[in-house]
Amino acid sequence: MERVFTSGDLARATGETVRTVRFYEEQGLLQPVAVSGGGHRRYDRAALEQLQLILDFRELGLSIPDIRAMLAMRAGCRNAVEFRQLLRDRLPAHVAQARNRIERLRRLEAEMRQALSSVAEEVSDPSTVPCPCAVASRNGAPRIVRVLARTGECGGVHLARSSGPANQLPQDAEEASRSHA
Amino acid sequence: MERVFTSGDLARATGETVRTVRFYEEQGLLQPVAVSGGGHRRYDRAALEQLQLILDFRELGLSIPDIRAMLAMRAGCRNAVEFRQLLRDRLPAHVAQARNRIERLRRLEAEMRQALSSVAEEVSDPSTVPCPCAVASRNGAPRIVRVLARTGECGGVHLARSSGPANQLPQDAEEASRSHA
DNA sequence: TTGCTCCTCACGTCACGTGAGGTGGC
DNA sequence: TTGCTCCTCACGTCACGTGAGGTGGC
Repeated sequence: MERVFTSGDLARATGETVRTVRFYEEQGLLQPVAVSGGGHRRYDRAALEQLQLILDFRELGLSIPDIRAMLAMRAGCRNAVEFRQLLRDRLPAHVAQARNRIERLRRLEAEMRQALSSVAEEVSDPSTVPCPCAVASRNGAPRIVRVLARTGECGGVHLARSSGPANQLPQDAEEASRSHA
Repeated sequence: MERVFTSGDLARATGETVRTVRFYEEQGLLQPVAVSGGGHRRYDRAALEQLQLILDFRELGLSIPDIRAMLAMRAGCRNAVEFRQLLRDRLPAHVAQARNRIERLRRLEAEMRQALSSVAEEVSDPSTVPCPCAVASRNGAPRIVRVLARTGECGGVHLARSSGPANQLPQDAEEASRSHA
């Protein structure tokens, strides 16, 4: 009735590797409900749930010792009042941590989407195909476009002239200006 | 006029270590605008912007080679049309990656907040202070509460009885029931 | 019985951390 | 001139990855 899982089942269910499941067991974060004679582990649904929580905590940025401390919370208190108090002591910091990560990722996502729409409305005239630097020097270009368009061998040399060889360092200033005459 | 930064300035501005800044330079992700005789590096505002982008990409989950490939995009194309095409080829996958992380973190944040409010309305009567297991077995308890309340030495033994020693393994079933009589 | 999965070492790797010991620069 | 910051090795660490070689279980 109660479904059991192998370590491979846990790995497939979470998109991780068997090695990761084993590693978490080595680290004391996860225990099989049973181990057969040959060392084959069996897990129950509670273990799968626990593994998913561990992986969410990892995504949040918690270290293995941090997660171990979370999972050991229950062992540190003798009744539900103490347990509740520990939750109220520790969870708010992690909530804040999640908020910070979300905000940062939201900003980056917005920036990438803005970059896509900003380059979409660009260079509609095929007769003018300037150096990528020109894309960066447009005012209002998102940071990601500014940084990516100016990186590489160009090094800012062409920011005013919008030109330049892309795959090799210019030998000197003369060659740099000749290459886009 | 144009402000310059030391590696320590970059570290402080981003909340990272000087070692991390140096590591990114070793990996070819960041170049100082000048290096003094004694090896002291100087960076400009563009380098700071680039470092911030690198760190955002790291938070997104990109590896060093991934980021290197992004920063080398410009070197792979000779004009703005090619550059735009590369952006349109590569950015959407990272946008999706950001969305996935955000969604997962949002779920975890909601779960943690729900856990806090769920334990707040619990055990209002101080005469009934059951085993933490009781908190987990309440129906509607969020996953994080279920997992955390059942982990540890309890091992599900007390799920029906709601009792048990928290800091040591019960020697046998008799001791386990005695310890909470 | 045949594969496919799982096992145990054990070394490798990625992204930095952490001193040790010395020098540079406002 | 005095500190504080920055420098270069170079080894350490954390969270797994990656074979090698062998066994278990529906």
